[in-house]
Amino acid sequence: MRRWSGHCCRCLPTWNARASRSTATSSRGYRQASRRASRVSKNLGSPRQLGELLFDQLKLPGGKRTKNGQWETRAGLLDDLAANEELPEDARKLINTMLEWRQLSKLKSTYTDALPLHVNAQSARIHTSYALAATTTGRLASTDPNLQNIPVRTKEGREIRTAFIAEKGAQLISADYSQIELRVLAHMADIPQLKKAFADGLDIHAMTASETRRRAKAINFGIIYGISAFGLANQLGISRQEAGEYIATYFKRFPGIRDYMETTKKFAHDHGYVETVFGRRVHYPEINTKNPSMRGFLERAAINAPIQGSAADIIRRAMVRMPSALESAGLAHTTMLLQVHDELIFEAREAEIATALPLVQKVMEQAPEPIVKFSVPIHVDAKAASNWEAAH
DNA sequence: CGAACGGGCCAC
DNA sequence: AAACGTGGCCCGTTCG
Repeated sequence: MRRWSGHCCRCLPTWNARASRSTATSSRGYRQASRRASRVSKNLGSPRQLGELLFDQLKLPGGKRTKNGQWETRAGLLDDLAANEELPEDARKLINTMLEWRQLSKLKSTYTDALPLHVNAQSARIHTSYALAATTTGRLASTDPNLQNIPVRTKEGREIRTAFIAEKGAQLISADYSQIELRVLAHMADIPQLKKAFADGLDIHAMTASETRRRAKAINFGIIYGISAFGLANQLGISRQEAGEYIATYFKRFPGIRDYMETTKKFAHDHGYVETVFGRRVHYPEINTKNPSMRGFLERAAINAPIQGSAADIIRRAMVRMPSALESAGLAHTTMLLQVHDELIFEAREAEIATALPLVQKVMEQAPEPIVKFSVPIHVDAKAASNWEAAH
């Protein structure tokens, strides 16, 4: 039984039809037009055909194959290709056009076209379903539609967020845990330098910075995910050796993290499970497999699970307490709408916003108590605005 | 025709 | 051998 049967989440704000109306050409139309205009007859929307054009016909350098023998055409790879000044201008231009087309067609097909089809006729809102026991770590999963992956990274993507609006006379509140997984790590692994940094309100990403903020962030996340020099090198486009030096520097700066990861790994091998900070178990019965790649994969998952799982426990505790907390505070017109892993979204009548903001912040920040007293501060940022993009 | 799968990519 | 964790959805392709 994967799905929590019966109910969807509470209502989502109304979909803003104005913002969601698309004026773009249909993808089919675009492809037909580009096929006519091209000397080679290809559907470049198909990764296979794009790969064949770039690497079989045009013989561009740097081609890699996927495990099934297809040419890889990931954005990261195409980025590198287009950056190569040795390549013919028209090839680079084609690649950049394809990257742009990929980005826009992704947004159109997955969000702009699809989301309006989910608007409920009665409520005039989009309702998602949350699966409560679908992930190994204890996170929720959102489906039909997934409202936990609404774009935010790019300017064009954020346009989609602006379409999630509050009722007239109300606003949306977005309240999100600040760097919750790094704080969980600092607490669970008991890293003095990391705990002090959070206690002092320092910017961890800036602190990690051996070079740029982008690299610092990648390392911080990499640590949580069970990093390897290879993976970090891949992501940052640096040499394996350089990546290895970053990791070594990180481990030196925060002594105890490497030990913690090794201890967690050993615990997983000895017991076949790991635990969140609240004692909830995440089982890895196959972790002692002799298959090296599977073993490595399970080890990284087992290192990540207590961190990701503890953060999932914390926000669940906040969610369980939230309705009664709102009611006790007399906030009858403030409603919890959505959960996005480290963020809760509410709709609140304007008259209630000033009270709701500090209340939801408090419930979220105190969620570990009284079971666990965190040795680092848990911090929540909360903000109200008329649409999701502005509130975030 | 639908199911299953791979590739790709959106989020945290 | 793979190489950074957790998910879900879309498209193209293949298969029955």
